[in-house]
Amino acid sequence: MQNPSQGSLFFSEPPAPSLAPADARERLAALRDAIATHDHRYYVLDAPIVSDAEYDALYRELQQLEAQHPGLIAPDSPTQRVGGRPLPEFPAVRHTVPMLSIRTETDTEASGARAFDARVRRELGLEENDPPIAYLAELKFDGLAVSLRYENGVLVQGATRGDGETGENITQNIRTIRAIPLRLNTGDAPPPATIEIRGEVYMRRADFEKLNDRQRAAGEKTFVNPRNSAAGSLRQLDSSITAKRPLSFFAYGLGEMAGWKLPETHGDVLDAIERFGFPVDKHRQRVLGADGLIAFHQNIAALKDTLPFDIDGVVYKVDSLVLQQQLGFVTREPRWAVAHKYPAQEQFTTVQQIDVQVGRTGKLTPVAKLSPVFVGGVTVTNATLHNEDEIKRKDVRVGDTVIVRRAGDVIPEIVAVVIERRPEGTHAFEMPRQCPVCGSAVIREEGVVGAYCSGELFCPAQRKQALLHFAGRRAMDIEGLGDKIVEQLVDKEMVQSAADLYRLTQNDFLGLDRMAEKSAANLCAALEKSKLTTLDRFIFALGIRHVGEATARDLAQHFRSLDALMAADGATLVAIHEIGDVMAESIHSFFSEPRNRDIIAALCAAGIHWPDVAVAATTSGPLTGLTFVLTGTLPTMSRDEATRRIIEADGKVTGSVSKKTSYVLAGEVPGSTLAKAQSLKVPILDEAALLRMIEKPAS
DNA sequence: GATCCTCGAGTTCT
DNA sequence: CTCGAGGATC
Repeated sequence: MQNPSQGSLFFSEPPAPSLAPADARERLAALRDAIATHDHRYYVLDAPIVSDAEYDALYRELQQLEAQHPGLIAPDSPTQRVGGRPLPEFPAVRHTVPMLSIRTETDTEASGARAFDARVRRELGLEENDPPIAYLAELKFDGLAVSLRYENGVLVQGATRGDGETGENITQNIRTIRAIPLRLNTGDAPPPATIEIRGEVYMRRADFEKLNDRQRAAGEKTFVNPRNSAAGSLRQLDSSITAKRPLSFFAYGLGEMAGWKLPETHGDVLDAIERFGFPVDKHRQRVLGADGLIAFHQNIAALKDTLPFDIDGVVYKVDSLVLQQQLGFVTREPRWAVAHKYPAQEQFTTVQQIDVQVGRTGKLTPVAKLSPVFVGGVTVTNATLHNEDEIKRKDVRVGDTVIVRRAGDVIPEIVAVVIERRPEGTHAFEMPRQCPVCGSAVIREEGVVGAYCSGELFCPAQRKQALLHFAGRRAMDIEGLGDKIVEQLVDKEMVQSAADLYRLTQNDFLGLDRMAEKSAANLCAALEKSKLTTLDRFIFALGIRHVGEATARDLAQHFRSLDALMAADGATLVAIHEIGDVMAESIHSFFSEPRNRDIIAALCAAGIHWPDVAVAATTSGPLTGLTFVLTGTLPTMSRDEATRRIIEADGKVTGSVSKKTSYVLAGEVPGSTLAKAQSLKVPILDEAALLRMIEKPAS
């Protein structure tokens, strides 16, 4: 395409002060080619070979030269990507070759693929012993279908799909998408007289997040998901707005065409489109028969969440164009292709009610009760709304239709309200003034997000949560004391505080629901067993505000006895590393409260005890000085077990990846942690690698 | 005073 | 897993 002897194809040279028209024409052509090449390398191949500064220099030179010679501005010049006045509306475009819709299967991966393969074979009159059909399997991108028309190699029109027969002319907006070439790269060969490239305009997830951050910062409306964001951006009447939106493109097929020799298979068509300079997704694969389709479907399902963009399924097409023609169409759906969707990660549902829950600290948490909806593989009925501010921000109301998401993570989330579908007569949510459980006043301090019930231990909800925390696995580890039992013990006023638990006998438990001989005996044994604990667990179990597991360990290490901790004043506490004003005050006032001192005394009297606190050995194990973050499910160890092994080897485990993280230990189905680790270039280990490090220290 | 790093607390479903 | 906030650090 380019001739090195002309020079400066990839790098800018200082422009001559003024060029003769003939020289200018040549230089302009060279600049246009160079910029097109760099755009292609950057936006399509993801492998730029010049710095942004060098690119900008080329671009500025082109702008200047065009300003000096306005007569030489070509429609395919990169400077023409942005421009033109806002349109009053989009003109209609008739698709000479209709843009098809593909029939969608939503069955399981096996039955959907087999049914499709069987239909194709039947239509083609194949017998059982005939060889398997070759298919091309592709991703189904979650974006907007468009058709791009090139005449003599130059982009002349871009159109939306519309109803398949007629779409909208969005040429100005299409031109702003840098991944779309303004001129086909056909090498030395003449370009086709006419060719329509079809594909999907979409937005990468990371670009979507960044765009929303920007919109938020500018006080403008944010988008619900990458798809809506791409759709909204493409339908701007003012293309200068579209130009600022980070849109991407994947080509997947052809429309009208003249003056070009069609290859024999769909796969070859895609290869040719790629050579023209379009992005074509790399995951496409030629597979054989139903088994090949199923394998493809499963592979993609596994890596779907790690893709940088959203897909809503996969598409299978008969690879041979001759066979495609034989198969033909039923109404407007081709018989030779089928889309196979994955279960939706987002669904619409309605808010039936907004409950308010009371947590251990008295914090009030609003929770949306939803009409059950199947999303991301489970049926969701609840979704937390976190706090009052969050509800205000999203303006979620009872009766609203909302979008629920259960993406890479597990916990359902209300993404947004569909305002258009809001029924009449709804009213904005208000935090109750009184605790819904105990009726005490609700307090929300200035500048704090949460609202709190002031009832403290008068509030049964807080008492229940405190007991559950006390009995928890990481605290006193009382097996069998779950929420159902605690609920009854508190409601029947058999238990006021943790100390009362140890006064109960097997007979007391027998009166409870779901409690017979065996369970009651087990629970008594569990209570007995829990009496031998450790100081740090005991401190954690008390449920002092701002004192979690880590702080409880620090305190146990530092004071080495409960009496010393209880006697500590504020100044002593603040002197400890990791303890500031807020925590010191919380700890001190907890132990100053006579009722708390009574409970602690009663617990000790009941026989709770712990071995002397060992002085933390300043040993250096194989993992000394290393910090780990865990994500996903490990093949043989539980996460707790892995954490224990790392700590035993003198390593540290934290919850989130930062610059200080030495390694990320990843198992099956890793979450967003893995992506973050990759972006920060933190090395990633699997379980086996970790065990090797513990066995023999890394050199 | 701003920024980074951790910890605490709350949450869903099988 | 995510958010908010406490604590440390520059």
